[in-house]
Amino acid sequence: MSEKFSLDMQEKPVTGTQAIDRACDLLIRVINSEAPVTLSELVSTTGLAKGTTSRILSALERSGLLARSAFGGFESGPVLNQYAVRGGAYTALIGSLTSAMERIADITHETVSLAVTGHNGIDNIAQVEGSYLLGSRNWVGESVPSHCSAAGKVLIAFGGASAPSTLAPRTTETITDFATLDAHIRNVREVGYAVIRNELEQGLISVAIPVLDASNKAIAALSVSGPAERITPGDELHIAQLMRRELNQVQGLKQEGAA
Amino acid sequence: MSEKFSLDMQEKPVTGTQAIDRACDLLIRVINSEAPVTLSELVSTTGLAKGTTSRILSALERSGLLARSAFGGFESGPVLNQYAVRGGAYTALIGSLTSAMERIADITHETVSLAVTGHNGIDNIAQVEGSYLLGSRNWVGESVPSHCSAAGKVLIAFGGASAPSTLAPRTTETITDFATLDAHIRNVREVGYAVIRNELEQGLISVAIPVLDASNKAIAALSVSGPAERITPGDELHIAQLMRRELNQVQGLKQEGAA
DNA sequence: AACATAGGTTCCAGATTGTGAAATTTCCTT
DNA sequence: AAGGAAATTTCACAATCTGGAACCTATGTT
Repeated sequence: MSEKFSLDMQEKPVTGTQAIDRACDLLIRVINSEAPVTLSELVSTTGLAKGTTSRILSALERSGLLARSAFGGFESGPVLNQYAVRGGAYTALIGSLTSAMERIADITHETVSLAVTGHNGIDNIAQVEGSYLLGSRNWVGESVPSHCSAAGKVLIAFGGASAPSTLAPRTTETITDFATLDAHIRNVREVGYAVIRNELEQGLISVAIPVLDASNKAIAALSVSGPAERITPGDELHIAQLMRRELNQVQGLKQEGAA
Repeated sequence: MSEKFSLDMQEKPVTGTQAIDRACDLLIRVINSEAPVTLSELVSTTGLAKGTTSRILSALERSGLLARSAFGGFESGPVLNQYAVRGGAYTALIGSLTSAMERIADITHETVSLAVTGHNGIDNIAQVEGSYLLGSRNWVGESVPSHCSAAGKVLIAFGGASAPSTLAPRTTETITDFATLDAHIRNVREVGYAVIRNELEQGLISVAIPVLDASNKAIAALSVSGPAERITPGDELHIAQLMRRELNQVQGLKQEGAA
């Protein structure tokens, strides 16, 4: 569950923030839940005392981070909703890349995705559908592990993410040892793009390139995904080059990354 | 039964959440700030001890709610950004009303807004521009007081908001005593729509109707705004009726309000 | 109508937990 | 290299949070 590095598994103490840690946990549980969550549900899933949970939730409600839904239960509050309406921190990035993504989708007919390093893996933050029916599922808002996604690999290779502490297999072809992954990453750094073939899901191919900031650190990853039947090994380089070409035409990217 | 906006200014005790209140305050300061905020800035604006502030911010960072920007300073973290990308809680509401708002803007040529009750006043969450040049400013993400906005008045009248504790004047025509406001609100409840003329800003006219849920409680307010030269007192009723007509054609609203 | 149940809030004594001044470390500037 | 600003960690102390139980207050049941 941790996103720490692989080797130094030393237990950090982390003391002096019990109440805040609990509050954050509750807050995140509520905002990541589809439907409003009741106090009792939170009590049973977290194992906290009823009184404690009620007190913390009331504090979060008082601050406007959470709110009580009309039908009972807690949901995200006005402060967070207002933040979301304003667009969050990724707006500028998504805005500047959308047209490039659309052109790439137009040419390849495949789904184009934009991903960044998240709290627990790689987060997909934008997506443009290709014209094929097969393969077009919207995964904006979902996370994938960094070691078995093309976006994750480029983000690792270009300093934008670190490998998970355990390399959990998703398929029989998922890389599960650090030596192999390390070699892969080294190669990605050399060629400038990453590919996964069946490593995340059987039949899913994805090619990704990094979106770099002024200091050549990856701030995001652009990727094209589709089924193995359509994206052959011979296509990979062409797709990477196409993405690179389109990305180079985006103005003001370097500045935005730095800002 | 008219709600009491009276002076029950009971000082609440609110005890047992000092650390959480401080954490919420810091979190909100960071996410409502344009640029990343440094520890020292937060120390001086909040008056908290340096060590305490550092510890709390680290906890918020650990949970993924905040993150450290590459250039130092804190900004919103992956958990919140992912939440924002997913669209927040108002997505369904905005999505179901956008086409109606566009039709209203088409007919009136004026700016159409959607607002909900926020943590500190009335929050504008969506806006469709009219065709006139004058009057089209985007105020999505901003808040206005409930007693001097048309949206605020309908939300108060239909149980979706309460009047502020103090009626701060914005112009010479702002309602500043509770008796007058109460009479106004009563009238709004009767006729079903609210109007402000110069009460928020000189020359600004706004007409609003409530968006009701299954139990006839206002969950949002739809409004048309423009300059006094174009929206005459005689237009108000027509605009309200137009909005009501368009709103009635929106499918599935009642359910969404309840959900 | 009276009762029963579930879900939520408040109370309170007690010690775990958070506090903040100062020391330490980190990192940038001169 | 040295100096300095900014951030983190340390530590003794007591203020703060905790959690069980009592107390509400709706909703459903006999």
